[in-house]
Amino acid sequence: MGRWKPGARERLERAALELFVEVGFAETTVPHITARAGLTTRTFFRHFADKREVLFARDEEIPALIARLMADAPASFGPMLVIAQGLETVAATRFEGQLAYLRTRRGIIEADEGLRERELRKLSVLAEAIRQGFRDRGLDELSAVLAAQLAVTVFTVTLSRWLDQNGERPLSELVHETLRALGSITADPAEQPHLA
Amino acid sequence: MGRWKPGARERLERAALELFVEVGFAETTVPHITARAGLTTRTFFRHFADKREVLFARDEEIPALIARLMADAPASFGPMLVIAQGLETVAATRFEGQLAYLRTRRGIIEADEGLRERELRKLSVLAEAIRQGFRDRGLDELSAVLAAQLAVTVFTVTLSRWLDQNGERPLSELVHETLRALGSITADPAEQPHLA
DNA sequence: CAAAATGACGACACGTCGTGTCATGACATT
DNA sequence: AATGTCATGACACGACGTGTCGTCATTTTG
Repeated sequence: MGRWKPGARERLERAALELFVEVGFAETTVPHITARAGLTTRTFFRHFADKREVLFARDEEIPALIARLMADAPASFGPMLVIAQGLETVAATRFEGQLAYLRTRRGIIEADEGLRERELRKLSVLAEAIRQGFRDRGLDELSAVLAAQLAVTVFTVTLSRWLDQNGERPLSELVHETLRALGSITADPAEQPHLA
Repeated sequence: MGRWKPGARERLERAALELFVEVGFAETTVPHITARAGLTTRTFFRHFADKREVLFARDEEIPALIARLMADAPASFGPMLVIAQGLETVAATRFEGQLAYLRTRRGIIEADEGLRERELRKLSVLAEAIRQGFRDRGLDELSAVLAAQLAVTVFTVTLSRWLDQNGERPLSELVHETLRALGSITADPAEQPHLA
């Protein structure tokens, strides 16, 4: 056999997640993780840029997936339809069946300021990918930025509600519920009321 | 006079901003900042939770300001109108006249991953305050979350465009431009097209 | 007026984070 | 068999952020 046991990265991720649940994220040190995984501290940082990244490494390829999805959507689809359809596809392929993991992960992230920051940064990267997707679909810059932010908002709100309800209601139903509520809000005129 | 020169916090902030511009955020160390301010490292962390916080301390009271603004808005105003009016007020009182500072600050933040993360976290806190404001105005939870995210999106997009154009166009004009674009996007139906 | 409480800061120690650098040994290539 | 590549170990190090205690001026209190 080799000099080292294989699957170093996987062992690191598993050890880290276990410790985050057992003793909390902040209380878990990198040496603690690597000790459990049978590796050294230096090796940890070769696989993950920092301690937080363990919880986000899995989502690395999502922006690329989104880009493909948006490029494949019919050219006749407007922004909201692209969002609705794209979100349902992502939900079906990446969330369904991951309920337990996603709830555990959310619990860890919500309990730590630094993790919340990193999560928001990842969503920002996602938004940038979506923005570029809309640009490629011909939208002007302002509309593309807004549509991308809308997409991320619908995404996070819907996912959050799905987890809240323990996955009891189907994701597609929640997506449309969110989109309907969004429509109601923006249907409200932003100009001064004439009766004022 | 006292044992120490007054205005320790102000001196720290000024020294930090100067150094961020001169040598970059990551390259600036806290001892470097405190040396220029004539203080010790420990004192820095008594005034700012961490190095990044220097760039965000000024915005500390914005969520409270927003809460007041939303409570004072006429009950007849719908969400979009509250957003439009509130954003114009905040813009007029906190951004006008700060163009140079805000552009410098943006440059520093955009150049550093960690600062981007912190900025997003601050916007998240802002969104939470706005969400609560909408709840207090009687909106249901889903609508309040969505409206709050919309408000933050309109806020950041508009401010970004204002800075891009060096403040040449009035903020109120840009606010309405953003809101019009948002309306165009959401007017697009999210349901399957009937002709499909 | 004197004594005690308060509050800002200095000084010091410490653990963790994250990186740079070099050595090592397994595997693949030729 | 020689060589290159790559993952890891081993070690050092600067920076970050915190705990703790002492100091001294200001404020409060009796």
